[in-house]
Amino acid sequence: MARTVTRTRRTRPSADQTRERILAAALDLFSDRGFDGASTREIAQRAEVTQPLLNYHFSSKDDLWRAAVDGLFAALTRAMTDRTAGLRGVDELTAARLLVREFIAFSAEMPQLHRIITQECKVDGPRMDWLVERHVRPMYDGITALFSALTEQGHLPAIPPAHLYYILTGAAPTMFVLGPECRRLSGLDPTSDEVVDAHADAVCMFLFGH
Amino acid sequence: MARTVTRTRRTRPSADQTRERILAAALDLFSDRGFDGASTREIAQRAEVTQPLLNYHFSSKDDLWRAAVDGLFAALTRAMTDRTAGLRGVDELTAARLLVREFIAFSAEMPQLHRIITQECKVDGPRMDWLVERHVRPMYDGITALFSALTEQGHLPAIPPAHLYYILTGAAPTMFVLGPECRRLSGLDPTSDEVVDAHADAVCMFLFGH
DNA sequence: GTCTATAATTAGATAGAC
DNA sequence: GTCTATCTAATTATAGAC
Repeated sequence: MARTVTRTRRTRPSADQTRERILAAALDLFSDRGFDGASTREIAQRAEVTQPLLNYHFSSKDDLWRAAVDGLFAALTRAMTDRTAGLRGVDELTAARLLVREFIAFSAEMPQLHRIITQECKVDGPRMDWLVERHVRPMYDGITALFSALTEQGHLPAIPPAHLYYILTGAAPTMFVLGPECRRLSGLDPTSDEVVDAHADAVCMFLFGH
Repeated sequence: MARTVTRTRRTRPSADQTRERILAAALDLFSDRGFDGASTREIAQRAEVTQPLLNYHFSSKDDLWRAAVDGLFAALTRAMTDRTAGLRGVDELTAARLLVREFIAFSAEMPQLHRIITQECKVDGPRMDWLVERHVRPMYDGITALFSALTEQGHLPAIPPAHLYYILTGAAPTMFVLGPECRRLSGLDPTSDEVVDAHADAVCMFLFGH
């Protein structure tokens, strides 16, 4: 039997679509302009709704920000676990290389990730607390555990994991985070597949020596 | 004969000091909150003057931003050329290692540099044009020229200069730019000399292999 | 659910006294 | 030079019609 929706839904069908449009617009503008710089009017305009509707679906600008960030990290987690799923039985070094490449591809497609973290680090307020404890720390713990294993196996130089973490999270996304600058300086298009692949090659060469 | 100021000065002595206080406050707040997020009222408050005085010394918020950024890059240029001055006759590899260490030390002391570039990249407007052409391109040209020479000599892996540039400008300052996050995640103090030195060691290890 | 209208706050800039 | 007072515009959030 096909699954039927028996529970009476409390929201109209149009609302889900509207929420998604608002969330997508919010992510773009929060990451481009920061929390304060992004106005709810402009988010509403990009989502093609009126501004008070944001307060209907998300009770405040702050709640909207949190919902948009949750969606961003959900996409990152999905990309990384999808990649990991195909890696049963593969040695840790190969797995690490593929995860680094996946992280770079994600950073190129969604530079919003690094941009929002950078933005909130500067403000260093309650949104930062929430962001670190809810989303960043699990990522940090997983990456440093993998790096420690690789260092023990001699595949990475003996560098404290925290430094390794910030070398990776700096070297991987900066070309895309500073995309407009990169375009002006080098003439390269940091959104093109060739440049993303070349950057993944470069970072792997840098990290693993080949 | 000691140099005497014979030219009649058009400004009162107090004004220079006031301008400097305003510039320092502006740099801090622009880099922490971005151009839009920083209010001239708050800059004035931190500089211990009233808000209309900013419009007296700098004709607009935009001009104040430019003056603050000029000061920041002047400090960077001074740090790097002071370092270079003592390097006559030293081979290019040693010079590059010392310059990388100097850049990391500067990034740790003045994370405002990378923060302001990141902020303006997101907005990608006329301030970005000004910033790239006036300040960033000379830096980029110098660094990529040095890297190309080192790659030809076999001291660096064969990575295109643009990618090397963004690996360096990502790996070097990110730990300090995301300082508040780093503190929470690792317990390290990214402003301490030990951590800055350890990070310079780590980056040089990856870049030069030792 | 989605709208129009608006309240309450805050922003950057200017006028003018001293 | 530096201040107080104020203008105009833009912000987030709320009230209430449909």
